[in-house]
Amino acid sequence: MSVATKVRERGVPRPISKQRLRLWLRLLRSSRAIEAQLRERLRTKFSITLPQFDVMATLARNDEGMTMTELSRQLMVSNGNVTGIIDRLVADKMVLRQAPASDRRSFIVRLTPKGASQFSVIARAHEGWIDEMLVEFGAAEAELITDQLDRLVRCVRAREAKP
Amino acid sequence: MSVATKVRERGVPRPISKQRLRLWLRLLRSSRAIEAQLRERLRTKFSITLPQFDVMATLARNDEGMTMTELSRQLMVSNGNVTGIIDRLVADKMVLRQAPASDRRSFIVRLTPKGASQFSVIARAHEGWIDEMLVEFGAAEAELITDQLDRLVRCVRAREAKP
DNA sequence: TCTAAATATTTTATGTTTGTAATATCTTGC
DNA sequence: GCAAGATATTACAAACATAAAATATTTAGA
Repeated sequence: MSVATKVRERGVPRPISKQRLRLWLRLLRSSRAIEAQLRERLRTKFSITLPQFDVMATLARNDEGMTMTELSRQLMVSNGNVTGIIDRLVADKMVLRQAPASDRRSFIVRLTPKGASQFSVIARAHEGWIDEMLVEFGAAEAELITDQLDRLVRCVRAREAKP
Repeated sequence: MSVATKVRERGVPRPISKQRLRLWLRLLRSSRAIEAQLRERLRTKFSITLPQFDVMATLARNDEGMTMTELSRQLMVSNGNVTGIIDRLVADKMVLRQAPASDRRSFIVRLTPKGASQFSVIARAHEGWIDEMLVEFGAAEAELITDQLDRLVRCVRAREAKP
């Protein structure tokens, strides 16, 4: 199914799998480098954690609110997990839980006005930090890499849960 | 300091920072997609966590062992954290702690023979999984992206802890 | 030299996030 | 009404970050 094993002469370990491994390690290192800085700045400047910011960003894109399950799916995070993050955001009065009349099993979670205005401030700062961190990358180049990573995600997802 | 704000006519929000933001979000999504699969497979096939595998990989590259501080620096993980991971690996008899005669403050951590042989098995499977996940990417393309990410990491690191 | 301060290494403590599994509650199909 | 499925929470273990504490080493100064 794969044309991968082509260069393979005289006992040389095939370089393609090593090259792909290097790509993965670099991918990991890149996202960790950025993540570490974001985490640090969110903590010191806004006293918020990265997952809490992720939740607020997702809720900001869904103005009418979402259920916990929708939230956990969009965040790619287990449902049993979102509960705790929401708990803390509720304690901080950034989000609120609403019980919909239709389905009493679920909750609708949404940003409070305070949460929405706070988020827009943080989001602006966040965009600025990224802009600064990636300042060497122009629009065309950033778009090129974005497209390659898009393809990578599709390639990986297509092979998940298969075997 | 930045040439970033160039396209900026008629109140249009500048697209470059948005494009960089997209790049970052895609980077995050890519690494999480791969990470989730690795985590799942390591757990089901080898009953080991991803951080434990990371530690073993680092120790395998340093055959004579390392101190906890060296380990936490190479892993980009806080030192107070490595303790717990090592504790579990020691309990599983995969690594051992040695007290060096030279510096009685520190410990040398290294793989046991069992740990080393177990790691080589897992590492082979790991490389195979990555090879399969990234099968659409050829050597030249993988190398290109690797180089771009290398540059990205350097760009990000150069701006850390500065302001 | 000898004591005290500064430094280095690691662990412990606390809080947050994460995943999996088990549980409680509610809805829906029959 | 009851079984099957959906939804959210709770429980537990691992990982992670930060801060503080414990221990060992080095250095400065009298």
